[in-house]
Amino acid sequence: MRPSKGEETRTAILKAALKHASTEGFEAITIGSLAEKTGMSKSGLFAHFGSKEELQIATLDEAIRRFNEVTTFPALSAPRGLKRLNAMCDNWLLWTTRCELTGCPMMTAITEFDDKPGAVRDALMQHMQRMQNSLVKSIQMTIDTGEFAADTDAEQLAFEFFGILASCYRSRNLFRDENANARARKAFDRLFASAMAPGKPASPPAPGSNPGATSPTR
Amino acid sequence: MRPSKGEETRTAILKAALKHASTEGFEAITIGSLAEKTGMSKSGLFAHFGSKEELQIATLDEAIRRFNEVTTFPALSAPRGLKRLNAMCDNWLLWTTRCELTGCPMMTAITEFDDKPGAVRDALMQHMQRMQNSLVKSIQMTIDTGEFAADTDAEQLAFEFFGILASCYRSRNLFRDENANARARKAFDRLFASAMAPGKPASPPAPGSNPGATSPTR
DNA sequence: ACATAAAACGAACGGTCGTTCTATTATTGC
DNA sequence: GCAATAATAGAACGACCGTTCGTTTTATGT
Repeated sequence: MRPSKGEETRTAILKAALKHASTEGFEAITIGSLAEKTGMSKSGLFAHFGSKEELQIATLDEAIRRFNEVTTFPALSAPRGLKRLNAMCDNWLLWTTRCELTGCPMMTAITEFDDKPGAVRDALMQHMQRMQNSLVKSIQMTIDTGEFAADTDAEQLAFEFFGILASCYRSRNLFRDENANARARKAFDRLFASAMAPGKPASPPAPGSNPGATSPTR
Repeated sequence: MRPSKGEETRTAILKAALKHASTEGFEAITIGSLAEKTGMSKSGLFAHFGSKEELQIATLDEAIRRFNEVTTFPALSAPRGLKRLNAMCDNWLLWTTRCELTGCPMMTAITEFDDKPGAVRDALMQHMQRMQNSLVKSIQMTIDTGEFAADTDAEQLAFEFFGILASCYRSRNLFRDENANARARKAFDRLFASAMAPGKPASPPAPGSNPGATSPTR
């Protein structure tokens, strides 16, 4: 079924909204500026969402959708365990570039709404909890394959995983550090090495050479 | 010399502004709401800064000042090397609480302005660069004392240091995780352990028991 | 092709924004 | 205590905010 006209424009709006949110933040999304950017009238655009809060949530949902599209799903084609985990890392480091975004909308949303009660925060928390859970699951798989030690603290690893990404974004966007991704990759390697089961090869596979690290559908 | 009336109210304004910025962000600071919160008129408050941008920068400066007051300076009373580094960690993890802030204004500023050219971004970048430099210097000292291996990549360590903090704030504020600080402390220990010089004791000192970890002036 | 429904528009609303004036009130140095 | 000066207030500004409403245009199903 071809998407209706309404859905088409809605998608176009969200694309523009996401781009704006990734650099300026979700609170900086204004109906007026977004209408101008999409060549619509304020009221015409507004009708698609009913409120600004709904627009923000829809934009956040779109961010997650796109993220999964270019990061989570492709990584699933790598075999369970360390390889898939490394694919996740590599994809994650590239996802904003692949989606033609400058900043990471999720990181932005977190600092914007982590202490601001409301529907956006609720939606964000659910999304992030889900993301965290799936990451923990991937780590658990790597324990199950015997690559990580049996007593590995998966939650702790996920905690540090996220930190590496946050630091990477800071280096990239604030400091304009060209080596940010390399730094992050090195940090991942060190993190995973510290969890390695004894007797397993500690040397990580060459970055970028993992199956699933690049989107298989393009 | 007693501070003039002007300076007194300016300080009061900045205190309110900082509190607001730490939870709602720097862009969310509005002259009107801030005037109401301090019991002043909009124009009276405005006159202290001349523009909103100047107010934002002043608020950021105040954040750095307070940060150094409760984090950097107290840590200097710990002996150079790993002990001082650990004091920095402990103080950093507590600094928002000590300043009665919920979020970290610096983290907020980074995600808000890392891709938004302007005077605020410039000021922020300078501050963060300075902070990074002093951190790298502390790490270098720990190499010089022989506690960290000679081939330790100080910049890389600083990169990961920041990530741990970022992750900690997320767990604290978004997930309301009571164990966030413990997680962060564990991550610091792991990070430092991986840099330890061979033959040195790998077990870290008990957290919170370092000199300089608590402010000596109160 | 035509009736019906969906989508987009334009104008207007009450509010708040940052900022600019001028006037008034406090504070300061002598 | 009295000028000089700094600090604050008040009113107003144009611009933009999110939102509502009635109308007009456009797409859809038959």
